[in-house]
Amino acid sequence: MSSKQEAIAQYLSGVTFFSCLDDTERLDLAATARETTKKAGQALIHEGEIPTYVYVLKKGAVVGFFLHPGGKKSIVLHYGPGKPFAVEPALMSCRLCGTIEIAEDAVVVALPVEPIKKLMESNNTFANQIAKHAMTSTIHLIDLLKDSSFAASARLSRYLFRRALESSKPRGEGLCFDLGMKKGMLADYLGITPETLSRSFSQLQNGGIITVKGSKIIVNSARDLVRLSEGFQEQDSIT
Amino acid sequence: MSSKQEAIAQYLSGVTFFSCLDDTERLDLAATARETTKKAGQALIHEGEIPTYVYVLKKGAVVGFFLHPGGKKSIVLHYGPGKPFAVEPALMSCRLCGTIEIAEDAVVVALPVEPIKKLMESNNTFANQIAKHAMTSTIHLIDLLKDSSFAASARLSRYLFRRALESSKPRGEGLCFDLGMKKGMLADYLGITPETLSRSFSQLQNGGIITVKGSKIIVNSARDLVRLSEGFQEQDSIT
DNA sequence: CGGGCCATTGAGCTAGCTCAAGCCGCGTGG
DNA sequence: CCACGCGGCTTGAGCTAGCTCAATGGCCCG
Repeated sequence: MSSKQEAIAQYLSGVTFFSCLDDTERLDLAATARETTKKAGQALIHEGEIPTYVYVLKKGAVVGFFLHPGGKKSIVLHYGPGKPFAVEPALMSCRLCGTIEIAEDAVVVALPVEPIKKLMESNNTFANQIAKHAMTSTIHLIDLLKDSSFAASARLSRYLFRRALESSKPRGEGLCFDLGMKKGMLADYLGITPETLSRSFSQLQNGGIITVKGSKIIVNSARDLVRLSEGFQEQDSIT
Repeated sequence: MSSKQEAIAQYLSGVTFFSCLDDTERLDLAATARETTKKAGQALIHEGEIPTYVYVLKKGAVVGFFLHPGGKKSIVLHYGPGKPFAVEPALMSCRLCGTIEIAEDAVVVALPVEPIKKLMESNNTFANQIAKHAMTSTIHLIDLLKDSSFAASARLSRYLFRRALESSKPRGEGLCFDLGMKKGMLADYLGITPETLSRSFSQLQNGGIITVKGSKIIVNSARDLVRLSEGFQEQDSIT
């Protein structure tokens, strides 16, 4: 039994997805796993491939995107460490309809499909875990679909509101938090261009709803932010 | 034991989702079920509610949509008979982020969540079935997300191409099939306006790629249809 | 002090939306 | 048999959000 195998098993025990396996199952699974390091920009799975592994990151980040003719990417999925990905297409033997690429230098653990399928059949708790994972993805995707049906400024408002809820500190009258990424990144994440993002920010700031200082955001009126994030226009202050 | 209960159990046995239950389990589940008829236009679950039932249609159709201020609906999901819906939010006790509404007069079977959760824990095959269902939804949603990132005419081409593959008959040089719905419906389904749909049809017809005769479509050049459905513009015949 | 890298700002352009007419086919009543 | 009306498609004419392209303005770091 290699120490590498044990290290992987050890890591897997900390990942919710695999937490319900017992030690033996986890060690067996780890024995079939492969750990690799990948550089940012490398493609992990190409469009149209059927993934033969389920992946988890130990470190780094990956994105899933669709490539349009002309080279434009629309990024739809972001995964950080501890979040398994490619689960559904791998288990369902289904072609990937986009590409998965390393976004930041990453340590990738690849787990072959077959042992996982067997575990699903033999371990009911694990099967339930997988079901839960897939259902969470579904809900997340519907959210995403909803988000993308909103206008750019509403999408930004939604994002800011969520962030304000989860990670802000009171600051004077308002709530203050740090974007934690470059605005260009955020634009990507929201699926809009940096220019549009910048304009949306100015709009919110001119309306007095937020104050932008570099990457620090102060939310002055969470109330208005919610209104906007529901897709109402600012001047809809009638009734 | 009522005959109604047996009728529902009988029906459920024909639904893939429940096919792996044994007769006793199915009867028990049917005992808790409620069958109702609903008129088109009625809302079944409102935005923000946590569904307490998993639903299957015996008849009719439902749609899931997001409501935007101004009353515009964007329809994202369509379910016909035999397809369970509201599964994920119900089992995960999660607020619905859109509204589910009856699209055509329907007979709805509602199954309370608790017994289903219990079955997932006691019946491993069923747990796997749920996982499979959820993973299929995930894959479907990603497809949808991809579709919606394409331009209107590409989206139409994708749709026509799929339909041509699955339900067409050779006809002269090309493949012929019937839309099977009004063009207004199709526009809704594709998430575009009837006007844009009409213009896209004319475009394809002028390009000689398809011939439209009422609701009959003849695909003259499947090759070009694929090219377009990948998002390439027609005049991209350079290279 | 100069050189990058973001971010912002301005100026077009385009796809798809809305609004408003026409048009076609079909059922209904005279 | 024809006139009428109605629903659904098509067509035309603007309008708008968000894109691209290009120029400018900080800001940080050597």
